[in-house]
Amino acid sequence: MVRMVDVARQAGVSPMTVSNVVNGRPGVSPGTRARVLAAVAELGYEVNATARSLRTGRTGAVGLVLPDLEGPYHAHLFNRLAAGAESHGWHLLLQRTGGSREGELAAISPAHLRRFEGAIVNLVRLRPADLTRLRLEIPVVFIGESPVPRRFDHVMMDNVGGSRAATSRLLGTGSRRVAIVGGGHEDTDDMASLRTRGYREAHDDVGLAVDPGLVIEVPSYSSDQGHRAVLALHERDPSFDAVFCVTDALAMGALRALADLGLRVPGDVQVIGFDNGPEAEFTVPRLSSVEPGNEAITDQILAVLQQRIRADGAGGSRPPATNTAGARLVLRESTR
Amino acid sequence: MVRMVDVARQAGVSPMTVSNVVNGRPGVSPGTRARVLAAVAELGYEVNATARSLRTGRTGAVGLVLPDLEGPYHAHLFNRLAAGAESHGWHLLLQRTGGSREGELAAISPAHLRRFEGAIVNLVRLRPADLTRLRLEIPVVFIGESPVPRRFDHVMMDNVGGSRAATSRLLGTGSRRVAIVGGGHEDTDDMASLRTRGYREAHDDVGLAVDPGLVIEVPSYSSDQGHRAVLALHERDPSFDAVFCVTDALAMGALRALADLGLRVPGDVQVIGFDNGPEAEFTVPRLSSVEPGNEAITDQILAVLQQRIRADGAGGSRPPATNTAGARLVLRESTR
DNA sequence: ATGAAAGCGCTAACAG
DNA sequence: CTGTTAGCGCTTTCAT
Repeated sequence: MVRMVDVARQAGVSPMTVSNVVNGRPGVSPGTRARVLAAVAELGYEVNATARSLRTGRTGAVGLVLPDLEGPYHAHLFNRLAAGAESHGWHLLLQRTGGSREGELAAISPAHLRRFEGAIVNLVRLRPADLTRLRLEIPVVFIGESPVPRRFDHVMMDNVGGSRAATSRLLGTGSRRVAIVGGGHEDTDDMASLRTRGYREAHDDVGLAVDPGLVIEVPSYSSDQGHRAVLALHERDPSFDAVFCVTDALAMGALRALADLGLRVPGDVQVIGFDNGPEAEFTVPRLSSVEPGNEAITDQILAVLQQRIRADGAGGSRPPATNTAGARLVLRESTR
Repeated sequence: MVRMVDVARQAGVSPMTVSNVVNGRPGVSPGTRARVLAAVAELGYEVNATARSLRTGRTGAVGLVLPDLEGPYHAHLFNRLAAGAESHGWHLLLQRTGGSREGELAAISPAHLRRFEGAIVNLVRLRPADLTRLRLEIPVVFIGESPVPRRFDHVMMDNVGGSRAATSRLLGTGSRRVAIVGGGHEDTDDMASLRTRGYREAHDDVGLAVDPGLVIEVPSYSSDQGHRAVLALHERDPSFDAVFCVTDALAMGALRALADLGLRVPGDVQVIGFDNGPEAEFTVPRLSSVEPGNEAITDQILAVLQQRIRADGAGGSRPPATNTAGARLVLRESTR
C-alpha cells in the first residue's frame, strides 16, 4: 500500500504538503503542487479513508438504514436519496436490518452508525420506548411511519391525508363496500394505523360506518400478501366493491387476485394503491395510486440531515422537526 | 464519546485488558472480565470501528457495488446477498454507481473500496480495457455480464443457455416471428450480446434465420423501455408473434404494451422474460421467465469472496474463477 | 493474567 | 509557503 510518506519522499517534500495538495488546500506553490501530483500519479497513491476518518471524525458517507428491499418503494427511495446525497458531496450506503428487532438494534448502535457522518433510518419494529435511552453519536433523520420520540428528527408523508383522499374517491364513485388491505387497529401510530385512520375519516365524511370485516391486516407489504388477502376476503365475503391497498406492492397482488377471480377492474371492483412507484404505469389495468410527494420527501430528508451535520457541535441547532410532506391522488385505469 | 481508556479507568485495568474482554479473547480472569463488562455497560461503551479498522486493516463490511436499483432484479440480489453475508459474519453495504463511467471508476477506486473487507461489483459501462491497470487492494468478485479481464474472479449466469431455452420454447410452440427486446450486436460479451447469442442459436437449431428487424436494442432495461419498444415494433411491423425480453422489467412493459394494442397473450403473442423475480407471479397474465439460478449465484459469489478474504496475504490462492450458474425456464401464463 | 510501548495513516495546530 | 509535533482509538508485540 502506498502511503502519504511514500509520496512525500518521492516528491522531496513533507507529508503535510502532500496532504495539502491532495485535499486541494491553498497555500502550496504551483511548482511544489506539480511535483506532488506527479509523485501521486507515478506511485498510484490513493488516500486512506479509514485513517483520514479516524483523524477527522468524518467519513464522507451517509447511511440509509432500511428493513429490506422488498417491494419497489424502498428501491426507488434509495435511488432518489443516493442521487441527492451525491449532490451534497456524500456517498450513500444502504444497510439492511431485515426488519427484526435485533437487526434494527444492531444497525442503530454507535458501533455501526459511526461508519457514517449522518444516517437516514427507517425502523419498523422498534417502539419509541426502545429508543428513549438511545444515544446517537451522529446526526440521524428518521423516516417512515414508525413513531419515534419527539427529540429526534422525523420526516414522513401525509399518511392520513393520502388515505383519506383515496378512500373518498372510491366512496365518491359509487363504491360502498371498500376494503383496506394492510389496515390496522388505529391504536398506534404505525403505517397501518395511520392509513386506516384516513380510511375511516373518509367514511365519516359521508356518514358511512366502517365494517371491521373489510379491514384486513397483513404480516408484510409484499405482493403475495395482497394476493392472498383479496382471495381470502372474497371467500369470506364477496360483497366488497373496492380495495384500497396501503402499498403499491400489495395492490399489484390484489389486481392479480381479482384477475384470478374473474372480476373486472374497475367495473366490478375499484383498486387504489399507495406510493405511486414507476410500476403503477405498467400494471394491467394501470394502477391508481396515492403519490406521497416522493420528491419533496427526498429533499426534506437531505435538507434536515445537512443542517444537522453542519450544525453538529455548533450550538443553537434547531429543535427536532417532524416534517410531513403532502400527498395527492394519481388516477389511472383501476378506478372509475 | 466513550473510549476504551475510559472503560479501563472505570474498571481499574489497562486498555489492553478491556480490548481482550471486548473481543472475547482468552486469558482474562473471570473476575476482571466481570468488572470490565460492568464498566462497559455502565458507560455505554461501543468499540470504535474506524480505529479498529485502521489498526487491523479489517472492517467487517462487504460492499455491493451496483449501477442502481431500477427494476426488481438488483433489489432481490441485494436482499439475498445481505442475508447470506450476515451468515458469514459480514455486513453488506450497498453502493450505487449510477451506471456512469465516472461513477464506476470512483466506486472501484481504492479510496472507496477500502471501506470494505471485500466487494462484489457489477459494472455496466467500463470495458476490460479500462480495468487492465486496475490495482485492487481488497478481494473483489465481479458479477453481471460486463466482461472483465481474466485475472479477476467473475460469477455470472448462463445467459446464452437461458436465452436459447426461452427462444426454443417460443419457436417450439408455433411462433415464427420472435422479437428480442434488449438484444444486441453479438460483437461484445455484454448482457445484450450474450442473450442475443442464445436467441440466435435457438433459431439455428430449427433452421430459421434471424430477422434483424426483430432484434430491438434499448438504452436501459426498465419497464418503460419494454413498453416503448413493443409499441414501436408494432407500428413498424406488426407481424411478430412472440417477444423474448432480456429482463422481467422489460417484459412487464411489453405486457402492458400488448394490452394497449389489444393483443392477447399468449394467444396472439407469447412473452418470456429473464430473471424470474417474485413479481413474475403477479403480472396479468403471469409471466413465464428464465430462472437464472439466483440461489446458486448468491452462494457462489459469497463462497468465492470468503475464499479470497481468508486467503488474502496467504500464498497459494487459487487462480481466478469464472463461474457460470445454470439457468432453467419457468413457464406461466404468458406462453402456450 | 495483565500491562507498557509502539504505531496503523492521516491531519490540526503551530512554528519557521 | 513548508515542516514539525502530536495524537485520533485501537491492537500487536513483548515484557512482567
